[in-house]
Amino acid sequence: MEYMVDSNNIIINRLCDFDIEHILECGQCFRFYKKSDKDYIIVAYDKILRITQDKDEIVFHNIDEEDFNSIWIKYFDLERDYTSIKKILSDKDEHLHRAVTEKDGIRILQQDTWETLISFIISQNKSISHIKKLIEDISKRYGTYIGEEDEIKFYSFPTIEQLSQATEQDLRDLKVGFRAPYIADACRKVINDEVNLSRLADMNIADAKNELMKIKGVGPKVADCVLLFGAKRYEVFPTDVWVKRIMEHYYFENDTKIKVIHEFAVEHYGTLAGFAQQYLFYYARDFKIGKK
DNA sequence: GGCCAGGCCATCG
DNA sequence: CGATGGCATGGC
Repeated sequence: MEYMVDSNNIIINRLCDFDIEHILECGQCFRFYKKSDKDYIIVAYDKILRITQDKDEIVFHNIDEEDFNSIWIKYFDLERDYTSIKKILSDKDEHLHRAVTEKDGIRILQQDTWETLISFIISQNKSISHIKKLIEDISKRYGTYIGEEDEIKFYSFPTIEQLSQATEQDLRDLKVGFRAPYIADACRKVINDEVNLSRLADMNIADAKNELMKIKGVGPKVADCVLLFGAKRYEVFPTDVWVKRIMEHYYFENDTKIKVIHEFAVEHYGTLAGFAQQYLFYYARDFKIGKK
């Protein structure tokens, strides 16, 4: 990865297949704040990062080379060749071609598994803006203060040990509603090693999914999201209402079962199903494809 | 005020 | 099994 160091900033020129707006707004992550167009603050891995983009020049503000190399190259998946992925997907069919062309700057972030697990447990039956607020409140209450930016105090996402301090009632007080016992069960099973998050990346994909679904409140869709966004398992295809809508619109009739759609996608997109899903999801949501 | 939000669980036939 | 409510809360 070629980059320049300029005072406290790290600058990458001519990076293709990278659009910071697409990456952050496509629904895969929740801890980011838009300052203005292509100017964001991100909280991840106990760090605060301000990132700006002007066409193909990307600036990582106030970070050292060590963090850049050890955290942010992986986080932004900078070593993956998205041009090839996009070409393969575009050649599959015209629908995917359109989604990939429209949302050409998406990258799948490599996020922390634990944070992804709790985030997507929270995500069920919630709008993205509210998911963001709940995760923020949980971090403020149980995470660690990590610094200030624009006079806003930022807190890391709580560790397993930190979040395990919360009782079910504590969680209800944070307005997570019926998800409180789900989060509590995730804490319990992960801290007792009944569910092992560190092995998800290497397990057989069906086993990995079942491992996550041992947790109450984790079904097929949440498990797929954790595997894709938090465990680098790109062969999954999280099938939610938006993906169902766009798939019905392009490939099926209305009222097709999620199971049928899911099986088709895993077969049709293969090892790139996760990437395909994210282009389709963001495209569908942004243009309200298939929404009645 | 009703409806829906990146679903899942419990309960029923 | 497959289908159907119910679920906490907030925004529109």
